[in-house]
Formats: sequence, structure tokens, C-alpha cells
Amino acid sequence: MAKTDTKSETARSARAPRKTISNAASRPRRGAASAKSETPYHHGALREALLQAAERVLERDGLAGLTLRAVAREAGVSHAAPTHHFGDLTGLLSELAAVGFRQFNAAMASSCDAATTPLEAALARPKAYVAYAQAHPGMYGIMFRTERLDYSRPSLHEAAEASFAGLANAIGMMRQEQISEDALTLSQGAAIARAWSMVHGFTMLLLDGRLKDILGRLPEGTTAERLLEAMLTAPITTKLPA
Amino acid sequence: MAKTDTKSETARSARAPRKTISNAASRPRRGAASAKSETPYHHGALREALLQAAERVLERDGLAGLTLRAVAREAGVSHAAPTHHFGDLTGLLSELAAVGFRQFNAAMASSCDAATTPLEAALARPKAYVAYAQAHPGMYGIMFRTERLDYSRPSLHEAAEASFAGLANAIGMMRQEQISEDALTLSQGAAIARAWSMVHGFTMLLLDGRLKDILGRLPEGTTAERLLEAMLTAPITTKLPA
DNA sequence: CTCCTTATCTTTACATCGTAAAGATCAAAT
DNA sequence: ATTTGATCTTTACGATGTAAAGATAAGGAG
Repeated sequence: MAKTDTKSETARSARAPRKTISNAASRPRRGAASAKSETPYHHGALREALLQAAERVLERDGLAGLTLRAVAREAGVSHAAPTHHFGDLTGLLSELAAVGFRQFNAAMASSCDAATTPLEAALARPKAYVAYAQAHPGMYGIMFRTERLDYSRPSLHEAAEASFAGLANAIGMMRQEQISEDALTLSQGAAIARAWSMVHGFTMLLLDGRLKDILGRLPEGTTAERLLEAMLTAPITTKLPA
Repeated sequence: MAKTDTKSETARSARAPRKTISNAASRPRRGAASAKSETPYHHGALREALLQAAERVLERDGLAGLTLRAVAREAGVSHAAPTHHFGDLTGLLSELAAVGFRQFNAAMASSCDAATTPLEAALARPKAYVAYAQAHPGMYGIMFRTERLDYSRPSLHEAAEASFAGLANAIGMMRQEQISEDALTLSQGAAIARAWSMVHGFTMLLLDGRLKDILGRLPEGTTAERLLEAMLTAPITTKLPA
């Protein structure tokens, strides 16, 4: 009684037929559906499909549109299917964030490899950092804006750890010293924290549109990338008066 | 049919009697309630009361617990009352963010005033920035993490603008040059963007617990404040190898 | 090959949320 | 005194996260 969950929540009506990984492909259906239905009950690789669907929803509808039910809809399964694979929304967001961190790390690594001069090498990483965030603001939001992330999940922990390690390593290269695994000098820690804070803060402010004021008052046609470059390379004039 | 909105949503049962600003205090009630009820139909200053209730909810339950209905509950009014004063959730969050920015600006200003030496003066502002965020992480989240803010609201626009102006002004003082209203050199813009990015990024990473790794590997007992200080004062050794 | 177990996916249900719309109440102006 | 407009409540609806139970298929044991 009382028609809750109003109507076509499943959305399995007219979808592209999904491929089943199972070896017995296109097995006979037993359900009430007639001979036309090509959507098997078991998906075969739902987990990956859901993550890809989530990425699509995120790019299309932004962070606010990324819901469990929307992802299920996009993947063409029932709204409760994601729960089985990720536990809850936090689980899905965490796994998606892990995907994002891996993309993010790969983008920075390949950008660093492409550098030729020392100056390029020094700027390649932060530039790639900001470029990734600008190209995938939704992903960056999942990674750094959301509060619902579970870092006890191995995949997320590892991917985020790798990101940090890459940063620490880059700082070590620039300072021409080895960064130890278990101990840091204050100077080293400060250098790492400064680099990370600067780039992360810049990215956040940029994505939130809070740098528009500054960019608008700068010489005609100054891009965010140019501002970042100036930020990173300019001598610290009058940093402290004594 | 179908008992929606299950039960006691109003929560006006046993609350502390609210004071009415209206001049005709404790006027006779006409409703079905007997002579005991001291809750007038018109609150008198609901808008302010809602903002204070929101602040309380935010501190108690965090960003995730701050909902329109929770705020209404905390204020002891019906769940739809906030809508009349703020339009929607974005409106409430925006006005609350404006309150936060004003607190924030006041904290930084008073901290700067208390400084005596030049070095103190230079560090007072960023330290107060981080200290405010640590003391009011929920508020800071409303101001800088939420995507639902409407900067076209004058109160928010002004408060945020004042915050930026204070920053730009402080940078101008340090560089001993006047920061123009309508034009900036790249060097000036870079200095402002760097200062803001660094402190904002540091704060975000700190609140998100992402600096725990670094802090844990630093010499015993190094606080976040000490790390910030080192970050801001340390010479830029080997910033760029050429 | 058949039966049973288990993982996967669907259905159903429910509390909560934001929001809209209409009704109730009251202060103040006419 | 009546009306008007602002303030607050009631009622309602669609959407979401999540739990629980049912349906379906895959794989192993006999």
C-alpha cells in the first residue's frame, strides 16, 4: 500500500545491452521477460562499471549530483546495487577518490618526465597539479573537498600515500638531499608543507573562483598558470623586514 | 492518507520560553493551548535566533549535521520557518558564512593589533588565520569548503571582500608599497596569491588531517603552529637551481 | 548430472532532507 | 474596526541513504 519509490527506479528498460564476462554468454533467460531482454541478472563486472558510471555522473552533474542512486541509474542497475559493492556512499566516494589519486599521480609523473631544463622540472609538477584540478574539478573535489572519505581503505590510503611520497621526493631532489622515511628536520618539513600548501591552496582558491579578483586586476591576459609560475619563482622580496 | 512527516516535527513541546522583542510582552494566547504555553506565534527576532542556532548545531554536529530542519529544531520553530528568512539552504549557509567571515576578520585584526615587534606583526595574521580555523573548523568549512554559497548576497560579499582587503593590505605593508584598488603588478599579485594560498592550503591540509604524517616525523613535540612559522620564515633554500 | 551454498542483484520499506503551497496568526496601517 | 502584509505552521511531495528480505545465477560437492 502507498506507492513509495514512485516509479521506474530501475531504469533497466531501454539500455545498451551489457556484456557479461561469464563464459556462458547469452544464456537462456528464465524470467518473465520475453526473448528480447538482453540484460542479465548478474552484471559480471558491476564494481568497475559503477566506478566508471560515477566518474561520468561526476563530470556531468558535479559533486552535488553524485549520489548512490544516480550512479546506479547511470549504470542501469537497481538503486541498491552499489551498496553491495561499496558498503555505503563513503565507500563509493573513497574508491572513486582512489581512482582520482591514481590519475592525478600519473599526470604529474608524466609531466615531470617530459621536462628538459631544471626550471621546467621544478615547475612541471605544480603546473600538472593545477592542470589536473582544472581539467577534473569534480574529481579534485572528491579528493580534497569531501569530508566523507575513509582513508582506512587500502586502495585510497595507498594512492594518497603515493601522491605525498612523490611530493616529498620532488622536494628532496630540489634540496639535493635524501628525505628519510621516518624522520624529518624542521626545515625539510617546512619545505614540504610549504610546497604542498601553496599549490593546494592556490588550486582551491582558483576552483572556487576566489582568485578572479586578483586575476582581473593583473596585466591584461595574465592566466592562472602564469600567476602560479610567478608565485613559485618570484624572489621573496621583503618577506620579513628583519 | 499515509502518515507522512511522522510525528513531533515541531518540537515546541518543552523548550525554554523565548523572549519576545515585541513591546506587548506575554500577551494572552488564543490558541488551543491552555494557560501554560509561553511560546508566541511570532518570534520577534527569529532571523538572528536561527543564525545562532545554526552556529550551535554546526559546533555540535559538524557540517553534515547542519540542515535546515535541524536548525529549526534547535531554535524551537517549525521546520519551514527558516525558509521564510533565508529563502533556501544556500541562503542560510551564506548568511552564516558572512557571520563567520566577520568573526574571522575580527580575530585577525585584534591579533595584529597586539603585535609589538615587526616579526610578530608579520606572523600574527597567518597565525590568527590558522588559529581561528582550528577553533571553529565547522565555520571554516562553511566559508571555504561548501559549494553552496551565494556571493551575490551583500552581507557575504562584503565580509569576504573585507577579508581579502585585509590580506592585500598586509602584503602591501610588508612590501612597503601601496596596493592599488584597480591594478596590480604581477609581482604584487603573486605575493598576495602566495600568502593566501599558503595559509589557506596549510589550514585545509591541517584540518583534513593530512599534515599528521609530516608532524609525526618532525622533532618531538613540534606543533602545527611551529611548522607554520617555519614555513613562513625559513629562507627559500634551493628554491630554483638557477 | 543434481543439489546445495554463496555471491550478486532487485524489491520493498522507512526515516530524513529540501522545498513548495496553503493556511493560521498577529502587528501595524488605514 | 477593518484590512493588509509579514511571520510562522501544516501539509505534502520527490529525492536520498540505508536496511532487510527476496530473487537469481555461478560454482562446488555429492
